This record gives sequence, structure tokens and C-alpha cells, in this order.
Amino acid sequence: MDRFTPSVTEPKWQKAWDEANVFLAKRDETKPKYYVLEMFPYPSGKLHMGHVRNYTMGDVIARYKMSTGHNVLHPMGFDAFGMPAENAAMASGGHPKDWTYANIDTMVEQMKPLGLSLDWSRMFATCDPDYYGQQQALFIDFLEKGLVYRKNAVVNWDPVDMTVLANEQVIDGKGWRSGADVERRELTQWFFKISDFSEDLLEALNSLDNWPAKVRLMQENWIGRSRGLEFSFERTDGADPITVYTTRPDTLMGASFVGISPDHPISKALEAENPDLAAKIAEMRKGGTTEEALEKAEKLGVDTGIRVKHPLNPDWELPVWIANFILMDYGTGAIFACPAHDQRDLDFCRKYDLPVIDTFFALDAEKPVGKEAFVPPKTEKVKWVNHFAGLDVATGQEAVGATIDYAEAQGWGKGVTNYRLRDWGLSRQRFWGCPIPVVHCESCGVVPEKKENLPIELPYDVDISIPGNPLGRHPTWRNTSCPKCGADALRETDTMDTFVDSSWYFARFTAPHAKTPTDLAEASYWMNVDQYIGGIEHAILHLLYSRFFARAMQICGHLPEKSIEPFDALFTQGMVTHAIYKNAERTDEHGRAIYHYPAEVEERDGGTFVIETGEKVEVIPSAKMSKSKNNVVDPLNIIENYGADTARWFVLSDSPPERDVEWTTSGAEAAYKHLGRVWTLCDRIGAMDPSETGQGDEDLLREMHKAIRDVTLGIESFGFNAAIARLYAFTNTLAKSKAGAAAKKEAIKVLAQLMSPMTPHLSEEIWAHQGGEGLITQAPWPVADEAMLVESTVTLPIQINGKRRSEITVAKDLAKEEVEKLALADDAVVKALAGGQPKKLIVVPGRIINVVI
RNA sequence: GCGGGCGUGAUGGAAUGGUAGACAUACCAGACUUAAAAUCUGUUGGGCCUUGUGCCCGUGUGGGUUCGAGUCCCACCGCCCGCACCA
Repeated sequence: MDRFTPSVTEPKWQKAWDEANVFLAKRDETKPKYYVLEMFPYPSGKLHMGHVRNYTMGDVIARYKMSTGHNVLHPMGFDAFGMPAENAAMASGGHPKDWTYANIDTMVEQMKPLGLSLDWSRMFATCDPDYYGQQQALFIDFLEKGLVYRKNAVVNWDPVDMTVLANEQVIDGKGWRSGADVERRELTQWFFKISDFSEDLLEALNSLDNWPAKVRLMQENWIGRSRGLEFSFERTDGADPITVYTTRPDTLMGASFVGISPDHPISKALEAENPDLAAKIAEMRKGGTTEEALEKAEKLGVDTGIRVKHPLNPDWELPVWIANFILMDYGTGAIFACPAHDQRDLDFCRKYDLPVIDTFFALDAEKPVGKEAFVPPKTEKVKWVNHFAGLDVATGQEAVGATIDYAEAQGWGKGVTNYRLRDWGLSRQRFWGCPIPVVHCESCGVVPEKKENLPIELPYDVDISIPGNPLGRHPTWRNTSCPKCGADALRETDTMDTFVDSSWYFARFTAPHAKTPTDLAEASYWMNVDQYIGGIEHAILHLLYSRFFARAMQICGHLPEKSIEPFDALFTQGMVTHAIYKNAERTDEHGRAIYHYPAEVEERDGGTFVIETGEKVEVIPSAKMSKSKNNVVDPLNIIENYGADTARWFVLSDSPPERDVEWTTSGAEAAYKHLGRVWTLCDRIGAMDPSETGQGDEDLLREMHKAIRDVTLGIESFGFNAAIARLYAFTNTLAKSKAGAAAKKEAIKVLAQLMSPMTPHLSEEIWAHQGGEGLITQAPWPVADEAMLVESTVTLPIQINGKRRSEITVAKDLAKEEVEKLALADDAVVKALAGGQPKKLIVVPGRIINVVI
């Protein structure tokens, strides 16, 4: 008997695929194309199970589409710029480039044994000068079309290391290395004008039928269209009025103060002349720049002493406060506060002893606001108090509309549509990124580099070991001549956000070696991505930025019009998780937690301990596998022990693909055993005398066709776990069947085909063993015979008052009246009715009967 | 804090508003074996008794809609993702 030996068969079939060039994608107008793409990895050093799961899903789709006659493009690359390479270089003294390319080599070596149907000839890394040079060309085109501009923006500033910090590097408001209190500081930065596309990006979400509804909803909320009122408060000192934007102008009679951002021009002017105020504003600027940090920070405010007049009552004076929770980027950077109907405003007013005025009450209770602001849904009717536009009972929505109309009619305000979406700041004060291709010239200002000088390459001779940007302190790299006037000039030292790199790689894959960013003929054939697969954590930023880039690239002629929405279908898979083992007895020299690998700990005496030291370990259940938490399982070990097919089968089998899956050793073993069983079954069937007859041939073939139907549907709907459950069931049916050799041979070949997207190596082996023609990878997908799927009878459960009490088996197309008669004649029903009549009789044809008594 | 999602046996999970627990793991029992592993077969949500083609309970908690709710609605609890310089 032949044994199931993945270590021998898997490399053999991978070689066969390579030699037949089956995964090489070539433009072929005679075939329908299918572009399947998984979000490309960051080369962190090792492949982890999350990658394996992600790529296996894409591979199932790619292989399935190939066998249904599609010309498939399935490429792979690396998102290779970013901070970890700099951190590694800082820690161990190497160069980010060497670290990154070494990691890429390792990861490619780890990916190849998985048997993925990738076209490796198209591989690139975003840190290849060939790729980022084309990205620089895109930047110059965007600049020409007015899609990029410069303005000031706030960054995290570490006052000890004198460097800009990423949000990730700010821990509890302190710099991760220096431990110093982080400050917010302004720098001149480059921005993409994504806000020009707010309305389009929002509206077009409606056309993305094959995207998850939750992703569309998240993007909708992120873009955040709101209709509000813009108006001004006159200052009592006669200075320029303060313009505010509010989405609740209907609560204007509940105003208790006017609030401005610490970055508002008025705040800045006051800061310059009033040291006392400047100190308080400086206090407000402490902490990180994230919205979360701003929202959670203690509400701080300071009275400017400025007074303004209420627009509806000139005798009513309101104080102007600077408040740390007001963002300069949203609206006008100034608001009016209505504490009765906004919790944040209320907390602020209670803290600083400012008045709280109710403007409406619930219909059933006229209760003044206490500790909690009264914030009913905008669609709920409420009772208004002395509303200036004459409202009595109305919803918030109606009141907002009426107020805007009233203000416009009276001429003191105008209705304005605002978006929460801000322009995308792309400047990074870091080394390992795509250099921004502009030159600063004393006489010409900021000048784009000439395209023939691209790529502007990163220098290799840099010192990465001290904080700050090595490009800025390189002895010669900055020195160049102005592309316009030829005079001595300096290069920009900022690099691009790594999100830029990942915002157009999908387009580059259609012509990865083109001398322009894309080749329109190739892009027109291969775009759009028919199926994009990646983590839900990218639901907003990466996907929104890519949608923006597709629009901008189309404007510059790099993509066809149809590619404005680049991803036709999106699937967001869950993560592979594993418990985290955190040392409960000590921390490292910086006071940070120490994490242990799964292999370093053991369970005993009802606790978990570090094997080597015996220290107690805190087990944090089921967290995302991440290098920093050391809770990773190495796929290579799994492949060495069980083979790639087992790893592929397991990551697909145990959880629905959109949900997280927790890696367990027992699950992998189970998958291995099952594949061994399938192989044994194949071997047994192969050994049967071809003329041998048996019983139940038709039953087996009927089950086979049902399996074809269910597995096909499972793959097409991303129900991989359900498809695999179905394959388990069909394998059991086949193993127990007493059918003849011909039927069994047909069944095992179809089983191999149905399994082939998940376990391609084993399937090839079975196919060859059973005398299949050519490669199973290139064989056409089996089609279910409709005639074999028809059932003549159906079993209907009978419920009495919604509880299952009995069942009857009837002919499939029996008339409803006949089913009712049979149901009423059922013993359990007769007994329950006790001679009476049912109140109601519900018959759902083919599904269920419910008798209501 | 804000936005989005998830919650079903011992475990992973299945279930177009229609028989809750498919399929698998684990456990238990049996077969094979000198023995173990492997393999094969079978049982397994909880409870009750009258052991039946029986009854009651059961999908995070509490309400609601419906002939019928794991599924829809509301509130709460817990966990996860994102929050614009992590990728």
C-alpha cells in the first residue's frame, strides 16, 4: 500500500506546476479574466498563520476560478517600507534595506512550500527603487493636477529626543524611548486632497454591492457627512467675529459658552501676548495627537476674557473659552456649547461652573438636566422650550432643518454640508520610506524633481543609530540643483507615509515592469481586482486611500475609467489568534511586559509557568498573533510535520473565514489524520477490480452530485468551513458505500477535484493514482447533474404552538390543502386538538407545518 | 470617549425568520493487539420521571415583535477591530 507522504508528494507537484507554467498570467482576450488579490504582507521576518490563512483563502478562489475557465491573475508582493526596519537597524546596527530584503527572502522561502497558485514573475517589494520611482512619478503627476499641497499639521513631538513620534511610539502620553511627556507641535507637511472627493467616495459606496455592509458603514461614518449651520458671534470688543459650525443649531437657546480650539488663530494670538494663558495652552498641548487621546484626556479649558453677543439676543453675552477637546481640523475650529444636550459640554460646564439651560424635554417628563445630558435620537419627538423659530413638538431632525431655514431667511447664518474626512497627510520624518521627489530652491521655492531623474534613491551610507532623520544629516544626499533654474538647492528629506505604497500596488501588479506607473493596455485588461481579501483592520484607512488613489490615478491617465472603484468584491477575513503568555513576576529594564512563546511555557498545578525559570505566567486568552506579543506559531514547523495541505485544510476548516480562528495543535492533527484517511480510501478504491459490481451505485452518485452542488456553493460564498464539513460528510459516505468499482472510482476522482482548491497536492496525487488526464489543477470543475438532485419526497416537521411534536413525509409537490389534511390527521395533532379546531394552520411548503391551538 | 463587529455543548463551530447543536475535536465505551500507539465502530447539551415515537429547560443578561427568534428590534454585560504617524 502507498503511504500518505506529503514531504515527498508536495515538492513533486509544485515542481510539476512550475514546469508547466500553470500560474503564469498572460493577457488573453479570448478568456474571461479573474484577478484575485490578498493584501500583501509586511516583511516582518517570518510568515505567520494569519498569512497562511489569508493566502490560502485567495488560493482556493484562484484555483477554483482557474478550473471554471478563467484566466487568473494571482500575484504576490511585499509592503516593505516602514518603521520596524528602522527599529531593527537601530537595535542591531544594520541597514533597514539589508534587514528588509533578508526578511523577504525568508518569507518567500516559507511561502513556496504552501503550494500557492502565485505568479511569482510579478513579485515586487515597495522598497524596490523601480517601484518607488514610479510612485514618485505619480506624486509629480498628482502635484501637477493639484491633488497634493502643503500646509501645517500637528505631530507628536518628543522634546528629549528632539524627534517626531508615530502614534504607536507614544505610550500613555510619553515618548517610548525617552519617557518624556509628548507635546503636540506644528510642522509643514504634504497633503493629498482626499477631502475634494468626500462626496464621491461616500456616494460610490452604494455601488459596492460585493463589499461587506459593515465596511461600507464604517467608511460612511468615517467620511461623516453632516448638515449644519455656520454663523458668527459678534465680539463685544468689536474685533473680528468668531465663526462657528454646529450640527445642532436648534439648541442655540441652550448656549452657555463659545469654545475655540487651542490651535485657533485667536488662541495663538492670545498665547503670544499673555504668558499666563500661554502656560495653560501649553498644558492643553500635552499628550498624543490621536483622536482617542484627545477624547479621553481630561477636559481642560480657560476663559479668554473675550465676550460675544448671542445672535438672537444682543443683550445676552457669552464667554469665549479655549477648550482642549475642540479640533481645529473640523468645521471652523470653534463651537458653541449646549451642555443640556451634549455630555461633553455638560461635563465641561459642571467643571467650570458654567450655566446649563434646557431647550427641550421628553414628551412625558419635563425633567431638568442633572448629571446626564438629555440626548434623544434625532428622530424622536420632543417638546421645545421657547423655541425662537416657533417650534412646539418636533423631532431634532425637523428642528435642525427649521432652524437652518430660519437663520438663512433672517440672514445671520447659512446651511453648510461638512465632512469629517480630513486631507491625508503623507509626510513622514523618517528614513525608510519613499523620498518625496521635490527640491527646495531659494529663488524658485518648492519645485518637483524632473521625471528623468527618478527614482530619487535612498542612500545606503547612513547612520541610523541615533534618533532623527538620517536624510537630513547625510553629508551630500540633500545637495542637488534646482530642476527649474539650475541653482544649488536642497532635496526634501521627508519620506512618504507607507499607506501611499499600498494604495496602488494592485494596479502595478498588472504590469510590474512597466516604465510608467501602469501600462494602460494591461491595466484595462486585468483591472479591477475581482476579489480582494484581507483583514478587517484595514476596513477604513487602506481601503479608503486606495479608492482615492484609483480616482487620482484615473485623472492622471494611469488607470481606465472603470477602475475608479478598484476592488469589485471585498472579503474581510478574521485573524488567527493564540493565547498570550505574559510574565506575571517581572518586567524588562524599561518596565515593559515580557511575553513568552507558546513553546516556552507549560501548564501544571492549575497554573501556567515558564519552563526554564518556573516563573508564573498570566494567560491572556485568544489575542491576535503578533510578534511583539510572542504568541506566534511557525507555519514552517506545521508544514514540516504535517505538510502544506494539512495546514491549508486546517486554517479553512475550523472557523468561518470572517471570524477569528484560534490555532490549536489538536485541530492540525485532526486535519492530518483526515487527509491520510482520504488517501487510504483512494488506495483501496484503486486496488478494486474494475469490473467489480456492488449495491447502491445510484445512491452514491446522487450524494456525489449533492456534494458538488454544496461545495461549489460553499467556495463561491466564502463558506469554506461549511464546504469542508460537506467534504467530511461525503468522504464518510464514500468510505461506507458498498457501490461497485466504477461508481467509487468516479466518486473519489470528484472528491479529489472538490478538495483540490484546498489540498492541491493530495488531489493531484489521487488524480494521478486514479488515471486522471493531465493535472487536476487544469481539469474543468465538476458540474452537478440537476436530475440527480431532485428529491421525490420531503419530511416536514409538525409544530404545535411553535414546538416540534411530530413529522410527516409527503410527496415533494403535494398540494398545500392535501398537506393540511395529512397534518390534521397526524396522531400527535389529533391528540393535542382533542376534538377541537385549530386556531390557525400554517403550512410553509417544503419546510414546516405549525398548528396553533 | 467615538464608530463598527462578535457572544450557540467540554472545545472549534452548523443552522435562506421554520426540527438548535451539521461537520470536527475532546471524552467515554467497544473491536483489533501480548500491550500501547495507530486504525475501525458506537455513545455524549442539561434536567425529570411514568424509559416514551415522553415531558421540561437551553444560543451572554433582561425585555419586545412574530403562528414561530440563535437569526429581527430595544436596553445592558463581556470581548474584538478601527480612531487618520503601526502595518
